[in-house]
Amino acid sequence: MARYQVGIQTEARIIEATRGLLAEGGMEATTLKAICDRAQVRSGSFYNIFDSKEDAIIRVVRESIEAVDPDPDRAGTDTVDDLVDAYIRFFDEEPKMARVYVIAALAGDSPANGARRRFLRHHKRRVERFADAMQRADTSLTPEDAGVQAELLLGALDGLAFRWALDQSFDFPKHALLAAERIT
Amino acid sequence: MARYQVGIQTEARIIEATRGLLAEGGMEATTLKAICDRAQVRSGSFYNIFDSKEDAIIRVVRESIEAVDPDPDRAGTDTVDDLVDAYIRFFDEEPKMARVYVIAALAGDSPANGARRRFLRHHKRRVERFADAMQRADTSLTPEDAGVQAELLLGALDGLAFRWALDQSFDFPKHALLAAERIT
DNA sequence: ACACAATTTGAGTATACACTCCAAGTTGGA
DNA sequence: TCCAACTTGGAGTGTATACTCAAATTGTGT
Repeated sequence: MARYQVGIQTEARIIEATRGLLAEGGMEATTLKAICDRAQVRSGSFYNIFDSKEDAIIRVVRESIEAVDPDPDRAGTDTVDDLVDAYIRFFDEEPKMARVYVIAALAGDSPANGARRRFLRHHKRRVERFADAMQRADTSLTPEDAGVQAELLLGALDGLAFRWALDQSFDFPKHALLAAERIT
Repeated sequence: MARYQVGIQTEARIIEATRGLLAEGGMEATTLKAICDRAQVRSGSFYNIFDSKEDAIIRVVRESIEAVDPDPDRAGTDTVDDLVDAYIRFFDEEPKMARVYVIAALAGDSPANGARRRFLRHHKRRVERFADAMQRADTSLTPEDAGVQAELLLGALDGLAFRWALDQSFDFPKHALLAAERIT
């Protein structure tokens, strides 16, 4: 039999609660009790839908990582500016998800370790994407140089994003744009 | 009465065990049991010396943050190159401490939250230091521009350091030097 | 060698956590 | 309307954690 509407809504409430807790307090704050309290659900319901707490966290983290992707279809036509804009827009439009994205990569817990590997894999794909765009813009660039330059730019963007996660009064878009200007 | 030698040695063993665990496995791996096992000490001895686990962690983190400082005496004569070199050298010479430095800033646990505030405070001081050095090198630079530029460079360095903490095969010194070349 | 403070021991406490179980309630297709 | 599948409540389980304490042992100045 198909799933009931009420169950689907419960699942959505749990996901939303998990995202909020992760964004606001990181892994530390994201206990089962906190998730259930915020989602107005008892632990039995949680485990009726998810196999483990880690499951719910991974779902949220995966969503946040996918949300940063400017070109999920791999058209391969995006410019460096497009990619940088997408990165900046993500922090502007989805600050909660963006915080999860940063925190997930940083946390030391075992669920987040999975998230960490995921982050690294995603990072490497993104470096390739940036490098490709850089080569398209400047055909005299060697693949090696493009790779290094892409690591530089993404490193700077990640560092500034991390700075923002630490202190949200930091003007991330402004600094990110300046970094992109210098590293291209 | 003064402290006994044996007590001082025990304290040193505990600190060293804590640093190793933090560097290798982050907050997650740094349990009281793990610390005591590695330091060959029973929990009673631990609490004879430290008021709490957090105390020991804070000590280690503080040390690691101070270790990155190129000019503890605030002579104010260091160049941007000096500051960048000190940052890079720290990762080269004290990778274990460097990992603690990065992890401490990132972890979400409550002891590390203290470490996080500490990291941010330290970061702001360092931005000022970089900005001063930049103005000394280029007197036409306005204080605002120097501040922004310092945030850019430190953001890039932190981002690349974070990248290294995630994957230690990453060539941090090379990328850090390139970032410093472009952002000055 | 003595006194006594510093240190160590290790079993014990309290607490928080993720997770289980199943009886009772609800949903929605036939 | 019926009823099987789905969902829920909430007490309960097992485990890991940080931390305590009183008694035993060890180190050090005299």
